[in-house]
Amino acid sequence: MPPHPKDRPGPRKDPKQVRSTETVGFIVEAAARILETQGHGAFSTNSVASRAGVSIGTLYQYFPNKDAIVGALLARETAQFLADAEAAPQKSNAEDALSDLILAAVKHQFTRPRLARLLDFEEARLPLDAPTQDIGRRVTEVVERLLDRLGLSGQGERRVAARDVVAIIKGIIDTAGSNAEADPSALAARVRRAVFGYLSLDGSAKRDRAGAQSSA
Amino acid sequence: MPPHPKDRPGPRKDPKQVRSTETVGFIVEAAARILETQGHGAFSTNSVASRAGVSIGTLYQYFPNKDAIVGALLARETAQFLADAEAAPQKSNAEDALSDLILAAVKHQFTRPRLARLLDFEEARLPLDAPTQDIGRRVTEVVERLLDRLGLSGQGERRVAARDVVAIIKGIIDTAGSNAEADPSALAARVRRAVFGYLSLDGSAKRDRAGAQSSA
Amino acid sequence: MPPHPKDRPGPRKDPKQVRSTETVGFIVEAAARILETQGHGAFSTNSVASRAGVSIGTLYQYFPNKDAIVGALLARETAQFLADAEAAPQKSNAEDALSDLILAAVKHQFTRPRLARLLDFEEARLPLDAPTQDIGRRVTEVVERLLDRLGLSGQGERRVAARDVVAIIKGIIDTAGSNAEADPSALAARVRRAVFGYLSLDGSAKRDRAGAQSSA
Amino acid sequence: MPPHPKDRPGPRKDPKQVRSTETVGFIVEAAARILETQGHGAFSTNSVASRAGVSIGTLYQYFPNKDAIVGALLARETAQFLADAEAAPQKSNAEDALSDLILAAVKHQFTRPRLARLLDFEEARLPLDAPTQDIGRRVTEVVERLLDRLGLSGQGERRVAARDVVAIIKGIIDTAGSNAEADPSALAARVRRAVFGYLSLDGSAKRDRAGAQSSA
DNA sequence: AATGAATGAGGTTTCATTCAT
DNA sequence: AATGAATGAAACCTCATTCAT
Repeated sequence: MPPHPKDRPGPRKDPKQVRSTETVGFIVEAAARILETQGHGAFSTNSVASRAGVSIGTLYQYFPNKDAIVGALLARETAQFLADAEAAPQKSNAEDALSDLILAAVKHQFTRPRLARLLDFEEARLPLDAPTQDIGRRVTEVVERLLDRLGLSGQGERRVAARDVVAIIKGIIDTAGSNAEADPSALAARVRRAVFGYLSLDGSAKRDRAGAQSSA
Repeated sequence: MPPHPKDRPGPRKDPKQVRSTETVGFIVEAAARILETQGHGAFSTNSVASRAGVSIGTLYQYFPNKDAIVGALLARETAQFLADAEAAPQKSNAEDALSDLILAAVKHQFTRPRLARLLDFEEARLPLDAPTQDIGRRVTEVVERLLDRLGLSGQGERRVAARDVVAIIKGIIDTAGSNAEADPSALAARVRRAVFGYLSLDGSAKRDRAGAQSSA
Repeated sequence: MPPHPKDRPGPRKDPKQVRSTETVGFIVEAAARILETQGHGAFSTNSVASRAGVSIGTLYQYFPNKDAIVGALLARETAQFLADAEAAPQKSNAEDALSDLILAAVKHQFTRPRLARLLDFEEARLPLDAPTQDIGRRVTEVVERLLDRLGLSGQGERRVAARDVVAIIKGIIDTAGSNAEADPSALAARVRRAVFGYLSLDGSAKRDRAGAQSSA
Repeated sequence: MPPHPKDRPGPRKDPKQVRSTETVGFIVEAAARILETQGHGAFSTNSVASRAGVSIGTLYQYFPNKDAIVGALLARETAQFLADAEAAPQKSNAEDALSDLILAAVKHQFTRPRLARLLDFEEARLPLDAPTQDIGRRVTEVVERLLDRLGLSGQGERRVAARDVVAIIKGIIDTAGSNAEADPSALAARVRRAVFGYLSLDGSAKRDRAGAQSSA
């Protein structure tokens, strides 16, 4: 089982030893830190390696190329979000579950706002064929399942709707992040209005009168 | 007082002859074509110049640096959209005007889908130079004025709401674009649902109590 | 008489008309100003042309290349100095004449210190075969004649001594210039000490046995 | 605390392995060779790298920019001269010490005449970054200390005098170098005359009769 | 496993110079 | 005579990646 001879993403070798696992973690976190503190322009393999405290050679032992680091970071961040998102919405009420999902997204964004935003861009730029795209797909699928429970109609419909919902959430959240907003629940309320509106739900499960929209 | 001594963006010299005006146009269009056919990775000043059929030196006579080309392209595309967007919504009914704006956005996206999407990303990444940021601001302002007519309440409210609306529109539209959708009016309908939902309007355009939203 | 088809320096065409002469003057003065205010790094044919208020095309009508502009500037500045230097030292006493020459050099340096210093560097870098080298030679010759009158001995001796004297003067003066000195007569006194010392004159100018030096 | 994060001059990274120390040496020597054989005009980072037998990338691992290479070369050459200059003048007699210093300077110039001369120009033109300026300062300081021992008077006096002495030495020596002189001791004698004359010493420690000047 | 020196394609940008108008 | 648009060689420099140690 030769580990990823020349594939696109993911660690090049399976980190079976503790040290290896740690190293991969250091590298990914270093990537995160550089992205969020210095932005895309400072994100180079050399800067990541040096921030991680490893040599550039070591970095290439674990990642076949630069994109793979972004992929791994994306996977890590998304995994965390998915864990929240899938754990919480085990509510009986589907609308409540959707609300929880939105809340998880907002929470996630508030944790490391700039990182979250930049990763959304990276995801859009990454090579379309890569396994990295699976990551986005998994998020969409979670939403799709939710929409099912909400009684959404047709097949294709559902997928498109899920994509739109994800797009709405990301759109509003990233914009908020780039404007340094500070109130998560106000933000979540706005996202809810858009998403529930899109789905023609009134979201009143939480708020009895839709008129409450102005966050009043 | 030379017009662009050493600023960041925008043309470096005012094209005084017909020929140079054309040249600038060629360059900007070449940039557009490279972005939409080969993507961000192939977008270099050399590739732009050669696609435009001019020498690299000529390119730098008109643009002080690479970002300035993106800025000019962004300006050109946005100007076109703004023209549509400002011309159309002269409807008496504010909701109809908003619908028209959405339609204009969708139409714009369908014209050159990949370009529109990539430019949205570029706008978010660009080193935020004044004139380029103005471009985004102008779009937001158009929406702000519309929201005024819809009876939106507070100062800060309005700006945030406008940003959200723009984010929703871009989010859904770009996602649609990257999935090669083909039906503009269906897309517009979906965007409308999200936007009107966000604003707690029902989008039926006949709704008597539309103003209710701000009354809260 | 085709005017300088492709030679190195000097105006490309004989400015027979008033306007042409003016233009050449503008260009040369623009070159001077750029050198002294922005230094060598900003000295480009384009910047010179634009500072002179002429087009780059016009500049090349009068100068075959960039070095020619430096050459012309060098010639102009040296001519001015030579005029002073040759006019004044018509004193009967050769030592006084030398003192006057030194004073002229210092005065010249104080007029446009930075320019004078930069031109000394340019002179040293310019293509060795060019007529521009004549300029330096003329200065040396003036000094040579003075040394003659001072009774300097052998042929080769004289030329070497003249070169040394010029080097001493330039060396001290340029160093003073780059340290923003303000007192011309103090500077001249220092230069005199070095030059007279070099020539084994005591510089008192009243010395009875001035000739003693060569008597050895 | 990385040693040279983004400063102007000096090596960018500390060569930790033997190989890299060699590499730095190759690069600096290549720079020297290009300067002295082809002059300033041929001195490009590419030509230096290729002459050094390393890739351009390697060059930039050790030098943050072109000027830094000149700086390093300047430092290397000056260090060599300073070693000679500081070692020798441990004579009890200050005048003899000064003579030795002059001799060291002449010897240094005769080793690689063109290089020495061009470096003097570069030193004067370089963007005056701190460490590079220190180099020149150190030379001046050596002279200042000598002047102290010679009983030079006032504070400011001393510094100015030291600058002048250095300027005289460099001036004469560089001129001699550009005229391909061949006799070091004759050259040294001429420099001595100028310097001792400047300082109003008669230099007779070495030559009993000042009249000896005409090298008679 | 780890290191870090080395590579070099390719990116951005400048500027002396030409030439059609 | 003058203009200024256009040229393109060449400069500087970066950074993903390889490989000897």
